[in-house]
Amino acid sequence: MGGRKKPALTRDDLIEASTRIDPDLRRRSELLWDDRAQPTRGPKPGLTPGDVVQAAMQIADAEGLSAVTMHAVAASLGFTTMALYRYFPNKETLLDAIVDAGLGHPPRVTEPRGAWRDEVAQWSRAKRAMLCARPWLAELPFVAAPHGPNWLRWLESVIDSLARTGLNAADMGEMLSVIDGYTRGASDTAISLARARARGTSDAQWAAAVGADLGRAIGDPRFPTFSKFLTSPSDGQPRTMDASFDFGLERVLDGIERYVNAE
Amino acid sequence: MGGRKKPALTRDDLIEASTRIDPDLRRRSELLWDDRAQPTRGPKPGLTPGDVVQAAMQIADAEGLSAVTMHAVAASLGFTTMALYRYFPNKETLLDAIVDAGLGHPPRVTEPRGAWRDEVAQWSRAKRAMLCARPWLAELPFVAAPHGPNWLRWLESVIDSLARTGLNAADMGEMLSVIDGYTRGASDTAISLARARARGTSDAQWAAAVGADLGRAIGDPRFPTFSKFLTSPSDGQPRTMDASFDFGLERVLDGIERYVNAE
DNA sequence: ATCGATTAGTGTACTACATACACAGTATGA
DNA sequence: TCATACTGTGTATGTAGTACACTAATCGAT
Repeated sequence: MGGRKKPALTRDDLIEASTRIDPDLRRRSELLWDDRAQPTRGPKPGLTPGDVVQAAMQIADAEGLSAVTMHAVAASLGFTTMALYRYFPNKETLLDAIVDAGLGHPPRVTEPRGAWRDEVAQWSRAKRAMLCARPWLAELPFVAAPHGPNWLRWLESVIDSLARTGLNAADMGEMLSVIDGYTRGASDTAISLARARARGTSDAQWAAAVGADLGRAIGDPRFPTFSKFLTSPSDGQPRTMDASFDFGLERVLDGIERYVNAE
Repeated sequence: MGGRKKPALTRDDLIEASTRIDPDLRRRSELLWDDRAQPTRGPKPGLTPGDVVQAAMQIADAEGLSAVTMHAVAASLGFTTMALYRYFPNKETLLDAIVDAGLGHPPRVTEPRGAWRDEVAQWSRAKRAMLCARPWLAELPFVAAPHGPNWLRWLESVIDSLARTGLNAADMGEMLSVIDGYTRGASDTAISLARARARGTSDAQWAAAVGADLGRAIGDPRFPTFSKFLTSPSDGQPRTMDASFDFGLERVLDGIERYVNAE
């Protein structure tokens, strides 16, 4: 694996690269980072972008993402629909902003610092909890959207823990994607349940709906193994959803740990 | 961990449960499984639900999910918009159907059967490839939608490989969620790139957009560790995206293997 | 063979939404 | 003080999804 060193990435490299991106995307990103020239003339704005974002988030939390219309957001603030367009050029940009706002801050790493493994596990659980608390976040294209400060805060937080493994940067990046991949992917079921709850569906109803489709497998010759899997008697108490996640997380961390120790 | 045995889940249990679910969801599921009473009277239908699904998928593949309007689908078949409502009660139901159709079949497990680890790795790569080939799939709420036959086919396929580990059903379920969670979560970056490609964005443009936001961290006092992480010189060739995924997959499989061997 | 019931596809209309545009009113720098 | 730049509003437009009523086609029963 040895080889010639690549020059370090500099801020200028990236800034330079960013000049070549689609101006529309650039604008979206700037709005997330508050790179706006503050106007001085004219009447005082009655709102701030932050007000709009908060209002939109409240609606998303209370009634789901589909209830977030420009009209609903504006009305909840006591303004007309078009007023919002003074703060965000379009709805997409507003959604970018509520994604980042919705991520919130990762929990502060507790002092004294613990083992990387414990810290990473805590991070993963916190991220999952955050996604379940705001299930509408997962309805928006995460990776595709421009990334704001809160998104980076979460990254900073894991990387800070992963740095304690002593891995080099490239390997740390890989481990990051393992942890984050598992965290996001394995949270989907819980997120779906959270979404159902937010819509007022009972847990039993949700389980029935998922179970009904799974049940189609039973006896169907196309799904012999899965059929057996579903109908095999279970030993003892079934794990709760949270316990399942934690159990899987330990397996993933085992895999990472093995690599860390081998390096 | 020992304990009293729970009675096995039966098909009747699930069917019974399914009678309690929201009739709307029930209908959506039925349409996926072709549980429709075939009418005998009246004129012959000029289309089948399958025709509609194929047409919708072609549009999604060619122009993205947002181009899939009832009008566009109908027009591509030479019918009026409203004709589609004879086959699907609403757009949501049609989307359910194209999700399942889009999943396609998992690759057939090659004979002679190999080690569970190799088979699972192949499955994971295949699933990721499938998601990248149809990046619009990831835009739809996966877990929430009713699950059709293809979704079960993919499950049948991994479970069949996981069964070779000798784990009990409960543990197999956990391992399934680990593998599937990582696969889905860690595919997101590649999916986002695939989506950009489908929209005609060049790889360089996509990288610049992602890089520009990351670059904001450099030098920002809120992100000291991540900053260092980004700017640390890289050893040798950076891994390709695919190689990164495979590398992470091995870590995850290491973790699973450790558990399998310990049981 | 005929007739009434049932169903397929069409045309029209309505609603919800995002958003372009022009205008009225307001604060500030020259 | 006044021109400028900006905020919020009202109106209008285009795009979707979909309800509804109508016409035409097909089949079962008489």
